[in-house]
Amino acid sequence: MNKQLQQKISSTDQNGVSVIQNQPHNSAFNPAGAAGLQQVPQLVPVSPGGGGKAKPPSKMKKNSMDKDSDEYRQRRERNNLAVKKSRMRSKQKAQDTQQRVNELKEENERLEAKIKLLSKELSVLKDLFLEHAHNLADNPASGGGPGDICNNNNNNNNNSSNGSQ
Amino acid sequence: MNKQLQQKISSTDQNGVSVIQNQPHNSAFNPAGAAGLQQVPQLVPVSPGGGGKAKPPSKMKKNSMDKDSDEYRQRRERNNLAVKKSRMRSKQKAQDTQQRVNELKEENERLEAKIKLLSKELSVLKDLFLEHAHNLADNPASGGGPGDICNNNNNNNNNSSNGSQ
DNA sequence: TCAAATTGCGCAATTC
DNA sequence: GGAATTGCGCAATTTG
Repeated sequence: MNKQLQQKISSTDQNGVSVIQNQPHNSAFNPAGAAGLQQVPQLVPVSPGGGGKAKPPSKMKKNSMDKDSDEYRQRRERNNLAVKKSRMRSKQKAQDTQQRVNELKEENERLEAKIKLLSKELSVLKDLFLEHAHNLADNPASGGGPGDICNNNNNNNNNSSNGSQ
Repeated sequence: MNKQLQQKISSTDQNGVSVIQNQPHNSAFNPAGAAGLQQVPQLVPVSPGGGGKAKPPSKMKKNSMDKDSDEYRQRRERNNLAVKKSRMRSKQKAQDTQQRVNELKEENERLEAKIKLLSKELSVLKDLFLEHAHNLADNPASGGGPGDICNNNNNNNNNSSNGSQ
């Protein structure tokens, strides 16, 4: 009780000469490297008359489901192509995402470095102010003490805000 | 476009009757809701005698290649499992990567905000500094001799160097 | 309703 | 020899 075992002959050598001899009037499709194997479902997922329910099966798709059909073959080809395309895209996207991660990581480092710098700068300035304030408090009349605000300032010479990117 | 993957029931339940009638002595394998289709290679990919070289074909692997073989079936099952696993991992990884992107983006925003804050703070301090310098210049009495030093540094309003690499 | 796009799955070749 | 990857085709669904 075999369904319908059709013998398919396909030779695939390394040269890529994959000849699929399946149905009599196969379209001239031959997508590049075509794999050398055939896959056949072999079983019908749902039996139309199986359940107790009566289904209005006015037209089963089995019509084009005929493996020997030309239409079937064409649909398969198209789908195979679509699948390929979709998968390519998927992979591309994954790669892009990975790259995005790398870029973001780099940028993060840059930003952190900048923060560090700014923090330091700020710290220095604050210290200067504090010192100056103390000087004023201790000795309001005199200026130019060792810790004067104007003294060390050249220590932190740097660049200020800069719109990155 | 929704990208979230939804893990649903495997199709072909409730239709239910996926009968796999393939090999006589199928092992008791039944990997979770077995798919309802069979795929049969049906053809030998490479003909041993394809190349010019003579190959000692003492034992072709076809031995275990016998579809009816128990070993073959077991190998297939194992591989199917491995494939499933591998693909699951792959997807998981992709998801993780995507999430990483999101996290990094968030962190980036945070960092930028911080930079903005620091910059502003710095700006304020510098302004104060400038003001002080002007005070000293306009009113030397309050300050000591070396008030000029202050002037030295407050040039930085206009930065000349950029730190970006 | 149909066609493209996605998705799950199995097979086989290859890699490790 | 066996697990892990990878490319590919099939079929069921989803999407437009």
